[in-house]
Amino acid sequence: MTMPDPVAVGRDLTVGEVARRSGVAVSALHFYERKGLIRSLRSAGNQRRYPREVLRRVAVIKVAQRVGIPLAAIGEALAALPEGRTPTEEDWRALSLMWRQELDRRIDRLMRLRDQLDECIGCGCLSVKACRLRNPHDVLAREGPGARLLDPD
Amino acid sequence: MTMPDPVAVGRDLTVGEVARRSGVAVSALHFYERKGLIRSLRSAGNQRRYPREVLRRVAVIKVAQRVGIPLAAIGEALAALPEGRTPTEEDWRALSLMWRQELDRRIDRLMRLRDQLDECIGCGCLSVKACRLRNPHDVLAREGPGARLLDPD
DNA sequence: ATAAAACCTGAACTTAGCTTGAGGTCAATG
DNA sequence: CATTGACCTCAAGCTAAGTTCAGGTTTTAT
Repeated sequence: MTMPDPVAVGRDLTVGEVARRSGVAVSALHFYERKGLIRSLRSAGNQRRYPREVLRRVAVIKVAQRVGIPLAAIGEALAALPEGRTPTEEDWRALSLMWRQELDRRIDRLMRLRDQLDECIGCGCLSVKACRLRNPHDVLAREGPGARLLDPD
Repeated sequence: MTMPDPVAVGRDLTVGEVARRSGVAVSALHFYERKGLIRSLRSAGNQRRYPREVLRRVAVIKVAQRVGIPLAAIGEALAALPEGRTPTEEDWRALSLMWRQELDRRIDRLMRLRDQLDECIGCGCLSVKACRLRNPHDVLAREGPGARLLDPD
């Protein structure tokens, strides 16, 4: 009978190991734990021990961060999973679709801004009257009625 | 002979007036001044008095901020103008082109990220091997040679 | 058995871009 | 001429996402 290697198989990870393998600093892992984004078991001597899943969880956190989702929101999304489990493939699909939409919105916003900026570069209108880049509190707002060109975000 | 209305014509503005007309809080104007982005003259009683140009200057600052340029960089760009003058139309063209390029880069980055995310939603690979979203410190980096898929930025 | 490496907690520090508060002065109005 | 409202300075506080430090404990390797 083949015995599984007792050392290499499914051993829990120390915080240093998770740091090395995830590319996240130990201090950041502590921080995530304080914020409730990850959890750890403790060894007899009170050191953190992580099940391997934590790597997946941290990977999800990092992706969401790259998309620009604040940690607090990531935490909420993860906490909303049944029993706070680490995302399954199904969960991941839902989360990433949600974050993808957020990404779309951000791209959209920047592209609209770019268009406005282009108008403005062409016309030099920053100095003049009806610049869509200038905000509603400006001259326009006090110079009588007419189109306001409000552009909330 | 028509005399210009002595009140309404070219009077300098108080900080409150600038705040109302620019949509920027008084405290923020103070802050910009400390950071060297705007300057003020002082009244006999040590209150700030702004030439009207300041509105243009603040408008430029706000646009740059919307593009995502850090205040410090905005300050440098403004300071680089001859004698720290308020941007002329020519200056504005140069500045806005510069910032437009930065905007392009940011949009580009986000779109590449979106593509990667799309791949990853499709394949669910976050959990598996060769996900372009996962960083180089991860599993891949330690599991032998082969494509590294490094993706700096 | 001991030394080095890794780990623990809690508190303070960091950057950006402001806001808020305290304590006091200036300016416009009735 | 007295009362507001606007203004002044300086210091401290805020949020996000961590990092750094001090002082002490645990694990691992020799």
